[in-house]
Order: sequence, then structure tokens, then C-alpha cells
Amino acid sequence: MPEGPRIAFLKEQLDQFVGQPVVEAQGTAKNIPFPLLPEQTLTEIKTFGKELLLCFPDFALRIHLLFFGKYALNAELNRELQLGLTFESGTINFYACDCRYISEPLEQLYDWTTDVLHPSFDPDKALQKLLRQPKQLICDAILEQSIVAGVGNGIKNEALFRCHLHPASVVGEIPEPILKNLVRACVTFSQEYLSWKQENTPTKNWQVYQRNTCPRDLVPLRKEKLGKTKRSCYFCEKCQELYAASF
DNA sequence: GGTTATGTTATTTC
DNA sequence: AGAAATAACATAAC
Repeated sequence: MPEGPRIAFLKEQLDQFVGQPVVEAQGTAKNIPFPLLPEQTLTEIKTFGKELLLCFPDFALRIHLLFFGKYALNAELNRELQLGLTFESGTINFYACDCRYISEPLEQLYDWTTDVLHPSFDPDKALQKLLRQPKQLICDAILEQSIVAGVGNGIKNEALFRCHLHPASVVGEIPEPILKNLVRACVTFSQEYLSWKQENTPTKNWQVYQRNTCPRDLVPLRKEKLGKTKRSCYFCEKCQELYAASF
């Protein structure tokens, strides 16, 4: 379900509850102190990459939707409820997700300069981190949440395509300006993805991910599980350049 | 029934 | 010890 932009969109949907106390908290999530939650006021909602952070005065709840996570706003789904929070004006229910209680200050745990959707995102830092992993394939490196938090498999494929860069390229062989472009493409695609969510426009904007034909060359796209992560790569051999190892 | 899918983390193995 | 492979979790669609 989630890449960074969808979590950012979820935050916007839930911001209406900020300032309200929890009326009821239920669910089966481990590590969540349910009896402690009622009457706590939701002070802020943050996101970090694919993580949703519900902030209360003395702690935070971290929700990660993982692969199959679902949520329902003012509705219920027919499966095990992990975490349900009822506020004065509505209810949010989370399913099939990872929930955690965080007592440490968030600034101590998160570095928002690595979050592609955060205003403080630092593209140069991301570039330097990539350069520190010269032997990795770019299709693996660009999924690393410690480098570009929020990027998932869809954004990966679209950003690589926009930069004419083959997913099996070796990081150390890619010219630096192209790597720089790739980082920038992750940011701009994520921002566009979020605005499509906000405007509720269909995902016609995906050019290669889960598609069959290259929109530029009209040749069939290749689909392969590449890299150590073995995630699906959709790419055009004709218009995405491969920078292979030179030994 | 098998495969695949927008993800991460704990455990095992080398 | 530490990197790397494997398992684990949860769910729906084809």
C-alpha cells in the first residue's frame, strides 16, 4: 500500500484530529499501551518516509503499513484491528501494520534531511551516501530508506526511467550528474505523486511501473527482478543506459 | 494451487 | 564479529 507520498497523503487526511483527545483506543497491536491512550491529546502528525508518526505530549505512536497494510477513516474493515483510535470527530483504524510506542524524542531517532518529501531534504547528502556504495546496483541503492526515505519500488522505477538510467547500473560507474538527477527525480516524482493523490487523479502518470510499453520508444518494456533486493524492475533497454562494471 | 505485489525486521548462515 | 542470505509477518488479485 504505501510509498512515501501515500503516507504524506494519509497524514493530511488525519490532520483534522490534531488537537483532539483520544476518546477510545482499541486493537491487538503488541507494544501499544492501550489503557494509556484515552484522554491523551494528539498534538501533531509527522511522517518520515513510509512511517506515520502520531505525536502526543509525552510519546509518539509509529505506524508502518509494511506491504499489506490498510487503514479506514470513519469505517471498519473485516479483519483484525491492529490499532483503532477514536477522537471526538471520528475514528481511524489501522490493519495489517506494524505499530510501535516511542518514548524517545523523535528528533533523536529521525533525520528529516533524508526524507525526500520533507522541506529540509538534502540532495547532496543523499548523493554522497550513494557514492559511498559504489559497488551496489542503483536499483538496490535507491530503495535504501537511510538514503532516500519514502522511495518505494514504484517511485524507483519511474525515477530511473525519467533519468534514462538502467536499473542494473553499478553506482560507481554512473556519472555523478546523472546520479544527482536521479535523486532530484525521486523528489519531484514523489511531490507529483502526492499532488495526484490530493487531486484524486488516476495513476495515468506512471510511465513504466507495471506497464508493458515504453512511452518514448514504443518498444516492449522489460520486467526483471534485479539486484540483491530482487524487486521488480520495469525498464526500456533502448532508452535507459546501462553503466556496467568495468573490470 | 501457485505466483505476485507499493515493505521491513528478526533470525540464521557463512 | 559481521556481512549476507533466509524466514517471517500480513492480504488480495490473477
